[in-house]
Amino acid sequence: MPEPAATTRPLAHPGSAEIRLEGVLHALSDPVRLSIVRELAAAAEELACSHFVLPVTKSTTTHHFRVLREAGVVRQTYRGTTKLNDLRRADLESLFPGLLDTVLTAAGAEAARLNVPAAGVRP
Amino acid sequence: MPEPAATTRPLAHPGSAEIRLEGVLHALSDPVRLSIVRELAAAAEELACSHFVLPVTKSTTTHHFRVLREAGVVRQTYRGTTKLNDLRRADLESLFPGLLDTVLTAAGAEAARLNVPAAGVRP
DNA sequence: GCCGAGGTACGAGAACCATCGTAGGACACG
DNA sequence: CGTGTCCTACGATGGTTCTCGTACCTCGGC
Repeated sequence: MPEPAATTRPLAHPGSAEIRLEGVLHALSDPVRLSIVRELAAAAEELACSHFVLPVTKSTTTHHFRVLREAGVVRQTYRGTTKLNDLRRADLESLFPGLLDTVLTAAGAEAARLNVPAAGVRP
Repeated sequence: MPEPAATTRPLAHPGSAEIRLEGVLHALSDPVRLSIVRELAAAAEELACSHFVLPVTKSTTTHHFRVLREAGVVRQTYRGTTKLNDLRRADLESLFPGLLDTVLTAAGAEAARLNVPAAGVRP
């Protein structure tokens, strides 16, 4: 085998053809997972699981990352003991053009709407 | 009260400010509900619940329409005994620009991909 | 070879959800 | 007023999901 490459342990990912729209929408409909995806989209590079500060335990974090991976939203690769996460932008874009960007924009708009009502409406 | 208008019984809808992205995505992540929304989008006018042919019983149909209504995706109004359904396009568009159209396009693409593999790949 | 840090597997429990059947309310039409 | 159609309410049930704690594994470095 001439290809140990960067990965050490195997991680099952769905192929592009296996990705289902309902699965993607469901994966994105959880607040924790949506925040993960938003942070991944904002970062220019892959992020380790340990980088994220989430309001759940480590076990639950693993669970959410698996849901995202099995839905085809993120790709995960081992790098030593740490696991790197990356959005599958190209796959999602070719399957559902514009979907990811639109959802990310919507999530940003909602975050701004909920967290920063700011001035002019109520004291 | 000078406004009996077209509605007879009251139906609770979330205001625009109450609509949450996660709720919308969750509402759209069910195949039955997604097919409802697709049909509503294709039709140029409001459709009665009884118009839809779904693989579930009437009770379950009621449930799905309620989920869509409470998520802010559809607006329902009574017209005699029948209930008319309409997409809340304007509200969704102003909250999450492009989201509905993108999801509908993606749903159409996926339907074409899954139902019509057609020629060239496998007999 | 051993330890620590990052992650996982395995239960396990609570909550939620989709589904159904049956009973019942609201309206139109006679 | 009675009857039928459309839809709803109310359980009830089985499945999925979110959450956790604990024990375990894998890798890198000492």
